[in-house]
Amino acid sequence: MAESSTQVRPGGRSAKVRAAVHRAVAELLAEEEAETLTLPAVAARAGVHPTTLYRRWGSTAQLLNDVATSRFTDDLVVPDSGSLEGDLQRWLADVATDVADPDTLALMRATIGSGPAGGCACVEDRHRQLGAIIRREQERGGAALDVESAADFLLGPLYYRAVFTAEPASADWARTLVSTYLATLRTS
Amino acid sequence: MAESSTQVRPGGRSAKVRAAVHRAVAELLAEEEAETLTLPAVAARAGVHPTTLYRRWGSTAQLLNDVATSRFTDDLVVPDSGSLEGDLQRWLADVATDVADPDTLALMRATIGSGPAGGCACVEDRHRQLGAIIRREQERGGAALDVESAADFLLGPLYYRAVFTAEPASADWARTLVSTYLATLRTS
DNA sequence: AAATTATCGCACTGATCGTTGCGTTAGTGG
DNA sequence: CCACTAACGCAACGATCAGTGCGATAATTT
Repeated sequence: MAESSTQVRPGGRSAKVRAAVHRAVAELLAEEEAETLTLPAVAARAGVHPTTLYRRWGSTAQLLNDVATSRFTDDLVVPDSGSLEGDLQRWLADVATDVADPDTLALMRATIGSGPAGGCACVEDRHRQLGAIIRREQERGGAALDVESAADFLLGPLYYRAVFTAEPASADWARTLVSTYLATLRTS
Repeated sequence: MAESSTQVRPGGRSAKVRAAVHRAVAELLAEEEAETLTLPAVAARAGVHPTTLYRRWGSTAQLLNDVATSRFTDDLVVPDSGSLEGDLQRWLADVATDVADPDTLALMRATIGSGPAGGCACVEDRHRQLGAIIRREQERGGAALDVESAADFLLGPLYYRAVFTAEPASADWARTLVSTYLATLRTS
């Protein structure tokens, strides 16, 4: 058989270290400026030797990307309320309350600055969730919405407010966003 | 008279240094990763001693903020086409072509990561411009739009696409964005 | 249970960052 | 033209970062 050259070993200790490092990143990002997020600082907070971070992640950008992907994947259950509007409203309200958390927002902003230009770990899973909701509506016999267009009009205003402005994006506002978006689709 | 304690001196040399540093930041941000943007690196590219940067700006965050504010203020002329839809379409198309530039986008992303949470130098002037367009429509006798709401539905999808996704936001797409937004207002 | 080896801790080193004191250059006002 | 001083260049210094070799620990397989 063709054996893999490097055999991964995600056993107890590695998982513990990984969890401690992720928690340390979240804590430091919540209380300090993003500038001070260096690998030695994270290591000191996590109670881990700095060498481990240099070996496993290499740079703060890759570490932030890892933290963001594991933080923003499978964090929201896609609801099934029976109707498209209900599904979208519950889901977008959950997204709104999620990004309203200062810690989550700090992680998003840091990931934007460090991540690769184009495509951010913060929104990949959101698009998947939105696609699942739309696909279910299609299976119900409803209209076939475009995922990208829906993301533009639903996630666009929400993330814009969260990232660029200082105003909070409440769950109620997210629900009205869904209503006006669906109304626009009916009239056109 | 009450004299100012520190007398500013924006003469030829300071302006030259400032311009060279700003240009160096733009160049490094366009070709390197945002991680490598340190004050010594900027100083070397600008042909200026690092001490000058430490004294005048202090940190990369403040330098980026300074570059962003001078880059995104008074960069777009607010058009006057006679109608609200024409004004918005021309203005948002200009904004779209602006953020479609990779260098501009890199500066935006770096500023988001380094800037203070809430309120970004990238959008402050955009809101002023949008407010001017809306105010002019009011003086014509037209409807009184809410600036924040208009920013949500116009700048929101545009900036969301630019920052979070890899897809380009074309000027044509920006124009259709304005049309659908105004159509939504008429039906409601 | 023993062997294998991925992973981590430790000590050490070179490189770069951030800061300070001091002399020089060059705008600004008299 | 001359005095004044803001702004810059220079050199030196700690502090911290980034990386490497080696031994110890513990997860995994036989």
